[in-house]
Formats: sequence, structure tokens, C-alpha cells
Amino acid sequence: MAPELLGKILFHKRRGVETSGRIVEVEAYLGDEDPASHAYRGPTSRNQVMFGPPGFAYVYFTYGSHFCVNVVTEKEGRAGAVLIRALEPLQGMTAQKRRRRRQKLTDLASGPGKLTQALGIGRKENGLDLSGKDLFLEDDGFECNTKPRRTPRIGIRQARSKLYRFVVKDSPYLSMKGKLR
DNA sequence: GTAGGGATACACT
DNA sequence: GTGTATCCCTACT
Repeated sequence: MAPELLGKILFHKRRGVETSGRIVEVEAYLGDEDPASHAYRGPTSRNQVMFGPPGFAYVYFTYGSHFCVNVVTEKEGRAGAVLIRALEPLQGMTAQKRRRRRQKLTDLASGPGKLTQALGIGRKENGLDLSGKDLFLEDDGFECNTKPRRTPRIGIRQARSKLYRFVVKDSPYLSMKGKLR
């Protein structure tokens, strides 16, 4: 599911402002076999959306200041989600720049915490249907000219050897450029 | 390189 | 209930 999401569009309309971006970086998180996953220790009030039906948004708050958005991928009762890590901004650039207080397009959504800020995604979006009116994923037929590249996931300690991160190779909108973690 | 920040999980009383 | 280590990060120096 994770590489399938590369090239698709994430759209969010908040207070009449429409913003969107094309997905260029994702990470897969499994359930009870994946110690890096929030769902590893079973359902809790925080991660319950991950155990719900697929096609819904799991939004969580982390590091005291950031939201991250995931796409739930498994059938109800089974945990699994794809973290959206970076977007190429498409619509509503003015709003995205204002929310991010940044002007460069490569600084708007080039990280999981940045893209939620740029698109105005937060607590209220947790558990929403990703085929909704104001929040949805879209396939506009775009095809990447390169195959998805697989790498280790970013910012985790457990299960680092798993190649569960997928990126559009050479996109200027990827996260963590110039840093190794 | 590191400060900042809040939620969470788990070990303890 | 309290203490604390950790966390799917970002912005600054």
C-alpha cells in the first residue's frame, strides 16, 4: 500500500481554504509485528483509529508540537497504517506559506510535521474518512517516471533494518535533506 | 549540534 | 498517584 500512495494527492479544505500536495515520501507501519508502530502493544485510546477500517486518517501529536497524518490500510480489527512524510505543494500555496511562515516551496511540506501544518491538519482530523468532502486522497492519473526507492524509516530506533520508507527518487520535496539519522 | 515541547508507557509507590 | 525516559520532529545556532 505504501508505494502505491506515492504520486497521489492529499487534499484538505479548512475554513474555506483549499490546500493540497502530491505525496513524495511515505513510511509503512505494521501492527503487532512492528516494534516501531504505535499499534505494537495493542489498542489504546491514542491508536484506536489504526485498528479501525481502512481509508481513515490517523492523526497523532508528537514531540510536544507536531502532528503527523497516517492512512489506515488494514481491515477493521487489524492494525496498519502508512505515514505520509512529505508532499510537493500543489494548491493553496499562499495559505501554506502563511501557515508555515516560510516562502520556499521546499520548506512547506518536506516533513511529516511540516505537511500537517501546511495543510491545516490537526486533532480534529483524527479518525476522519479520507474520502470525505474536505479531506481526501485523490488519484489524478499522475505516474512517476521512476520506481519508488526503498530505504530505512526515519527517526525510529526499533526495527531500523526494515526497508519500510518509500520515496520518489530525486524529489526536491523530501524530508531530512542533508541529515543522516 | 541542541532546545523545545506534550503525550504516552511503564516502573515504581 | 508520581517519576521519568522516550518519542514516526522542527527550527534554531
